Amino acid sequence: MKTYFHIDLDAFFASVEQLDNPGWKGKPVIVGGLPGDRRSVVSTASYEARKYGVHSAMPLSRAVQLCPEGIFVRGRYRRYQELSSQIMAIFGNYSPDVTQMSIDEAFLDMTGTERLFGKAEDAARRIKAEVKKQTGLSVSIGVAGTMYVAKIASGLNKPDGLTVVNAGDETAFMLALPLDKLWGAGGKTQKRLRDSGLFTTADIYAKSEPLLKTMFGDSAGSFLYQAVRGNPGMIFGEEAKNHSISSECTYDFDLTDRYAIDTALMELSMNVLYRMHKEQVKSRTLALKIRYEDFTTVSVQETGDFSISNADDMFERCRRLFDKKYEQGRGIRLLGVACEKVYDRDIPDQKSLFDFGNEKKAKIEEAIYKMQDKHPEIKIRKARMLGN
DNA sequence: TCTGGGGTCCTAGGACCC
DNA sequence: TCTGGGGTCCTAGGACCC
Repeated sequence: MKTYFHIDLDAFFASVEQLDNPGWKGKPVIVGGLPGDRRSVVSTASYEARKYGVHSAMPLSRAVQLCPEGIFVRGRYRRYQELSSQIMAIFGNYSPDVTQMSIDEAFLDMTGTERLFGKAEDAARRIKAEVKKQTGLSVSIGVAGTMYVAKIASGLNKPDGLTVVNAGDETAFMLALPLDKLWGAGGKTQKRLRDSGLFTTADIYAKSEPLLKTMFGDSAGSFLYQAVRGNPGMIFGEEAKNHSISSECTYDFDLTDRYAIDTALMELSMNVLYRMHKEQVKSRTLALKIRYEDFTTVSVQETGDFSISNADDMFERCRRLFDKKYEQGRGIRLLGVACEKVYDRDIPDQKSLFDFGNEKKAKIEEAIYKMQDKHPEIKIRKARMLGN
């Protein structure tokens, strides 16, 4: 039997602000934006702010209404990252197998650490005390024989919580759990479950897997079947095979002007390209997202024969996708650019392996791209024409 | 009240190939 | 003339998570 800890930092961003601004302790702190910021949402609310009904993802304007005396801040992500790294390092002292899930949570495989740290509950208390001592922050820990149950358990007694589910009790734990705490079933699925007459985890437990698959599809059906049993097979933190890199921006005021749109596309392209460069990856698939003023969202993507090679190339592809999808005259509240399925920069483009004509063309373009770095006045268009 | 930004995974349909 | 079945890749949209 395995032992997993899931550790969650309590109201992380807001807690860091209270830590660095001692006068804010015990007060409602809301991270996400300043009152008056347009189109912002709450990133994290301190527990004091939550008493007013403020919560993550809520429009900031709503939060201001609910909690006018709240302390509003935009957020200092470098500082949060710094503390996060410090805390993850502490976790590393307790387990050789730490899987960080996000900036504020991680799984620890604690199997076989009893001789070093005593029973799970004692080890959990030690970790909590050490994080508190070293950083002044509190964490909540869930202990269970599966990652899935540990994850849910850590959320039950926040903040500063410790919830232990003993080996063998996973299914009983799940059957006692309110349905809305079922991780992985969000708002839409919750409604579908209710509409199907399933109101508790026990209701789901009573259905066969084939029936659940028929009702909710193969994947969701199988997930629900496993989840209410404590989901022993579920694995978190596996190496993702289809990595993507994206940048998007919601604009304070809707864009309609073509020059402003082009500038925005260029800026997003540069962000993505820079991060691809840092990760030493490339991509053949470019995706564009447009959110109109009425919040309807559309997307287009295109996979080319060659990977995206430079900023101008990327910008050209962006513009082409934009022209293909944009409905003239509609205001744009958000634009997003993404490179999907990125792969290692050193892997040669597949097509060029089989098509020497293309390989040659790619080399010519590559040379021109290099030249262009030195002489920005040479346009990419010319590279295209050369290839033909 | 009016809805962020960064991701992952799933589905369904179409194209194309054997 | 009518037509199977499987596999892979691609696209658009949607659900979900932190």
